[in-house]
Amino acid sequence: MTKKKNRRYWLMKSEPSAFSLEDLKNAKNQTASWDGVRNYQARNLMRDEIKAGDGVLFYHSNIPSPAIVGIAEVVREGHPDETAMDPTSDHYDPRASRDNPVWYMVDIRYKADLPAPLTRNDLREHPVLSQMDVLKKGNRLSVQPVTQQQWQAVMELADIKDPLS
DNA sequence: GCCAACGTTGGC
DNA sequence: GCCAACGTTGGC
Repeated sequence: MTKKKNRRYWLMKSEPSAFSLEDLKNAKNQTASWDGVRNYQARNLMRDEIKAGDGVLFYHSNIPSPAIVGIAEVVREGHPDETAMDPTSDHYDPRASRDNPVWYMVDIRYKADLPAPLTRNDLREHPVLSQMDVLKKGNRLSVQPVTQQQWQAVMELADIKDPLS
């Protein structure tokens, strides 16, 4: 794939007990919908900002050593999260309907594991990555923006070639 | 397990 | 519209 103009970058956070990079790798077509997000800020990003071709840093949270563990690519922009319309789903929202989906999700595809996880300490020690939103205290956004400089710094620190370029 | 930070709810 | 109470997130 040639270099895509205007590609943007994101960090997506997940508890591996709920959905891990391994789960994404094992999914059909190594692709999954980022469903169940019930936060308006994250919803707005997925509905309005995140586009196919964008890069994703996959982050594992709520474990002894939280870390960026892999790379994914957005393959489908925001579309209605149907789990909100499913009464049997944990993420059911009675307000959601076909006419008013309320919640949106994007689809991402597995691209690569990092050779080794980049822990919060690894990030903190790096002049560029120490500015990442994910390190900021109290940040609970499950989808957050990453700058191109930060993306490149992750590739360098992980010592891998950008799997999207 | 603790607890700080945050988002949401609901009474007024 | 305010704000206290509550539930959740997530690092440590």
